[in-house]
Order: sequence, then structure tokens, then C-alpha cells
Amino acid sequence: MRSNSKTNSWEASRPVKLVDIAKLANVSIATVSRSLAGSDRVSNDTRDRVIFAAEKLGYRANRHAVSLRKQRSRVILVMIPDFANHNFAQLLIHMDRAAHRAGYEVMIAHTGDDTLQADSLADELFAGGIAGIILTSSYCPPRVRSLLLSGKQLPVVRTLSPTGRDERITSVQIDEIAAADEIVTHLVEQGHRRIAHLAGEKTQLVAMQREEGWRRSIDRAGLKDAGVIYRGFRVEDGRAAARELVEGEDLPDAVFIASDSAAFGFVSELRLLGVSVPDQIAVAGFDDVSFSELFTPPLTTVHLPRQAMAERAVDTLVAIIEGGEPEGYSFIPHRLVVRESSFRHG
Amino acid sequence: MRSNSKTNSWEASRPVKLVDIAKLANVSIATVSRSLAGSDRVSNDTRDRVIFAAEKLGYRANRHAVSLRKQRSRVILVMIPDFANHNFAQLLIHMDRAAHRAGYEVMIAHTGDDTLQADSLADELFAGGIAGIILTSSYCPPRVRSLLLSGKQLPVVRTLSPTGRDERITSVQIDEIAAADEIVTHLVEQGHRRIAHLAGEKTQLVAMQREEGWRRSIDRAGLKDAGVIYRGFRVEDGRAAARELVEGEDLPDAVFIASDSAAFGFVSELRLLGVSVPDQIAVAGFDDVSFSELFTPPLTTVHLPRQAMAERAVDTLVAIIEGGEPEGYSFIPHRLVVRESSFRHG
DNA sequence: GCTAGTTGTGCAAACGTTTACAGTCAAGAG
DNA sequence: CTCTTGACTGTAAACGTTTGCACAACTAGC
Repeated sequence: MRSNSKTNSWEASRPVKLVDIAKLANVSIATVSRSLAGSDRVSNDTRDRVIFAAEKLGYRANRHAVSLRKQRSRVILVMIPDFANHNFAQLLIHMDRAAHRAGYEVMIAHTGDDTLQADSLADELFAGGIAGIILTSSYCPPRVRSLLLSGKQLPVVRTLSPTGRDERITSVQIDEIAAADEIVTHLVEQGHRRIAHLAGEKTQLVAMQREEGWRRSIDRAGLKDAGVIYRGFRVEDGRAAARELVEGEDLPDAVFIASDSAAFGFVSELRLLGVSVPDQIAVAGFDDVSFSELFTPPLTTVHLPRQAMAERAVDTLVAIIEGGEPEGYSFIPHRLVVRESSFRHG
Repeated sequence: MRSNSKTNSWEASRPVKLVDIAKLANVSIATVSRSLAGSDRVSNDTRDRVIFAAEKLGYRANRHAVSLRKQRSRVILVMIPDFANHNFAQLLIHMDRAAHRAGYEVMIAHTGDDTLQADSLADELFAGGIAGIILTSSYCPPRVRSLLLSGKQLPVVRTLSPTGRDERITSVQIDEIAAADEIVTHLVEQGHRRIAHLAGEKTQLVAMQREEGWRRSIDRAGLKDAGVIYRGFRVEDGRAAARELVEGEDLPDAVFIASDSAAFGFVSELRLLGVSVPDQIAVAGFDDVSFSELFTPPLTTVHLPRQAMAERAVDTLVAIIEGGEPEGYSFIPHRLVVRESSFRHG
């Protein structure tokens, strides 16, 4: 096994470039480029010859050369804070499809809670490496923020997470407050009186909006505040909340939980503690991830229109990239999904 | 609202390049490049001055220019056939992390069942657009296959899905046959005698290997074949299989299902049909996706070491890209997860 | 004071495209 | 026959890096 060569053997087969086609078709590379670009002023005869040669050689444009020369890349960066969140898989699949339709590619950036990394990735945008960014959390890199506030139109779109009124960022979202209001109102209509809320973290805008919806609904119904527990959106947060609740005095009739994942943990832990859902406590979640209908009991929740959001987000971003007008907010209709977990006891 | 400008306003703030730093630090761009590259023959004094200037200007290298010049990109393409599969989210998160550690970025390619699209993406590799490919299904683009068979070492690695013995592709996988054998043997040890199998599609290697494991186990135990149903790995496939099974004569004691997703559908549908798990039929799945322990009943399954596979796959790929030696197969240890769904009835 | 080596820097040529501009050639108008 | 026009095509300059090579300055050896 000789190892005198440092390069991989496959590199020996040099990729075919314009000049190879040019030689084969007996024209200049400029003509090749024009022919391949489709409709420029080049004779039909020549174009056919070039395209034939290109296909014969299996030509594929070098994306870096194209991006460098054209000064714009065709890569969209999707920033994802928490991949474990089940929303993202579905979101990504639809973003990827929509992007492909528009001739773009999707690159993922799993930033976690690391805002520094998010900032660094945003800089890519300004270095010309990528064409645009889709944010899926409420975090917005400061450099982006300040440019937006100064009135610029940046190729940055947020979706999945809500955007504050004061932010200028283009946003594709649902009406979180209205959705939470509706589902809590559903609990009220089921006859539940003491409706507690398991919220996300106080720092998250999305958690605050869902709490606001809950509060509006119980206020309107004239019910008294049955308590809020601030935790998070993950399964473990739901479990912890369940333990906390059971240790308290008397149980509420129902709990509105700000995410399905947390609801899974909540219900699952309650079962271990001998409390059954919905017989003793009714539960409603938020998100409608794919598992929600398979869960026992099937979970009443708000369906997040992930496909519509993903597609709209990509389309909006592409429009901005390609020089369109700003769109501002756009709201996607949500939908209540009523299943067994919220039914009236007995 | 003037629309006389075709370019976006933010483009006016031109990204900073080497020449800007060069001017500020009063050196040539060559020196800037060398300083930023770290250790070359450049005086400490100059290097410090350059780095200071670069940071002051917020410099970020243009990735396309770098890739073009260096003739190698730092992007890894991950081909994913079916995003709805719960395995992929976790797989991706760990691949992304591992790739970042090694200085690469991850680009996703959701190919679906569209092999043409997969082929086209593979060509990117040869056009120099990307550094390497990670496959997560059994499909292998013909161009890649033929090069591999001719003995070349390509920057292509497969994981999650098994690789046939005759294929030369570098592969990071678990021993599917042994894993299936073990979990079926667990069912046997629970006292189940008539153990049926809900398999994937006959065209999938992974499905065939899991079936092989099932067969070995029941053969060894001297049990008779209680039947195989060939469907697929999705929730709906499980539902359909449940209906088919209940329509048949007598129910088996237990079913080994080749994927957790299908198991969810299977159990869920059985419940609708009035058959309870595990009291009337025991069930074991395969994959251990995150819902499996939240499911009712919690699902006995084979834990797929997604993190280890993802990291090993990336590391192996990077090693190949950077001129390492071929590694061939590597097997990651799997683990049985016994939960309630497989318990002996009564 | 001259050569030889060492250290630091700049010049300029790539990498594979796209595209402004100039050039060629033929046909039609005068 | 010459001039203009139009339809093609080729030349060359970008895009922002990296890097081989040459060169300058300085040290050290004789």
C-alpha cells in the first residue's frame, strides 16, 4: 500500500470545466458560458453543440466560482436553537423543498443557546458567504438588529417564533396570543374552572405571548388565576412541573401547557404519581407535533402550520434576496385540534 | 417609496476584504493573508498589527473565494431520504456539532425517494462544490458506486443504514442482524411462542437484515414461523398491519416490528380495535426514538446509538477528505432497551 | 567588504466563472 | 462598391483568496 501520494486518488479525475467543453465544441469559454446560461445572443447551432458537449462530459458548474463572480451565493442559512424540539424536522423538510424550488440550498446552523455562535454565523451573511438567514428563535444577532433598526432591508426572516412589535424584522408567524386564548377558551367551554398554566421561561417572548393568551381567556371568563409555573418547553420541564403540582394543596381542573413536549412529560409523570389525564386533570398543549395524536391520551393542542410557515418564510426571504419590497409581518392561520386530553372529567 | 435601485440597500455596506485590512495595517494583502492564516513566516509585530486591524474592521473571509482558490470546500452534504423519520433530527444535531468541531459545515439534502435528485447532488461532489457526502439510506448514486468499485477512495460515508458486504463504501453502522436477533430472543425469553414480524419493504437492505435476525432467533429457539408482514417503517404502515392482523384467524403472542414509528401506529390501531398491548399481544420495536419511552405502553426496542454514529461518520469522512487511509466498516455497539410493551401477558 | 544564509515582505499568478467591450463577418441599403 | 447594421463570437478583466517566487534587508562568517 503505497502512501507516497498525499492527495486522494479520486482527485486525479479532475472535474470538467468550461474550458474542456470549449475545446470539445470548438468555441471560446465565453460562448460556452453564454450557451449554458440559456438565452443569450448565441446561434442555435452553437448552443446545441455546446450543450451536447457539456452533457457528454457531465459538466457541473463550480458553485464557488459562480458565487464569487456573481457576488451572490445560493445558500440559505437556517438557524436552529434546539434541534431536539420536534418542530424542526418538519420545518426543515418543507424549507428545503421550497428553497430547492427557488434554486437555493439550505444550510443548517445549530446554534443551541450559544448566542456568540449565532452572531458569528450572521457575519457570514455580511461576508457574502450566504444569501440570507432564517431565524427560528427570538434571538437576533446584534449586528442584524442594529442594521434593521436603522431602516435597512436585510435578507433575514424569522419564523416559528414570534417577533416583538418594536423589532423591524420580517416575520412569518401565527398569532400566538389568539391561539393560546382560543385553546384555553376551549378548556373553559369544557366546564373547567380552575385552569393553571405551565409556561415556558420568562425570557422567551413566545412563552410570554402564550401566557398572555391564557390570561385573557380566564379573565374574560371571570375565572380566578389558578397559578402559573414557569419552566421550559422540554419533556423534563413537564415532568418537574407535574411533581411540583402534585406536592401542592389541591389540583387544578385543567392545565394549559405551552408546548406539547412539556405536556408529554407532564402527563407521563402524573401517571407515575397516580393521577390520570383527563379524568382527574384535563390538559391542553401547543404545537401539535407528530406524536401528539399518538400519545395516550391523544393531546388537545394548537396545530402549528409548519409547512405553510416554512414555505412562506423561504418565499419571503427569496423575494428579499432578489430585490423585492419589504413585506413586514405575515400571519399564518393556526388551527385548534381537540382530542381526548381536554375532556371534562367523568 | 423609490424603487429606482435594483440592489438591496444593505449591499451598500461592502463586506471588508483583505485589501481593506492591508491598507489599514500598511502591508500587502499577501502579508495579511499569511498573518491571518496563523503560522507563516511573518514577524510578530506585523502579525499583531494585522490581526488588530482585521478585528477592528470585523473581517470575515469570503468562503467562496477561499474554496475556489484552495480547491476544496468545507461543506459536508448529508443526504436524507425521509425527514419525517424521527431518527434524523438527533442524527443531524450531532453531525452538525462534530462537523463544526472539525471546521466543516453541514448542508442537508432531502432527496426523498427521488434517486435522480440524489445523483445530481452527488455530482456536486465531483464538481468541487462540496468536500464530502454522508449517506443515510441504502441508496448510492451510480457514479459514486462505480468509482468505489474501481477501487478509489471517495469522501463518501454511509451511516444509519447498513451497507451490503459487496459494496466498498465506508460505513458506520450497527450490527442489524445481531440486534434484531437479540430483541427477538428477549421476546422468546419472556415466554412468547408465536412471534410474528412486521417488516419494512422487501427492497430495503435494512429491513431484510432485521428480518434475518428475527428468523435466526426463532429458528434457534425452535419456534415456527408465525408470519411476516411486509409494509414499511412509517406510522401508517403499522396501522395497516394491525388491521390486517386482526382480520386474520388467531393473533400471535408477540410481534417484532422493524421500526418504532410503525410500532406506534400498530399499537395505536390495535387499541382502537380493542386489542391491548402487552396484555393480548406483546410488541418490540427498533430505533428507540425519543417518543418510545413516552409511548403507552413504553416501547421495548433496540437503541440506535445515533450520537456515536453521527460523530464517527463525520470523523471518518473528515479523515478521508484530509487524505487519511480507508477505514472500511466500523460497527457501533447497540443496546437493548426493555420496557413494558414486551412483557408476558397476565 | 564580499559572500552566504536567514528572515520578512511584496508581486503576480492562479482557482473557474461571468460579462463589458471589441471585433468579425455577412447582408442589405445607398 | 462602400457603409451601416445586426448577429454572433472572442478577449480580457473582474470576483477575493492563497502561495510560489523574487527580492530586500540584515546577520554572520571569512
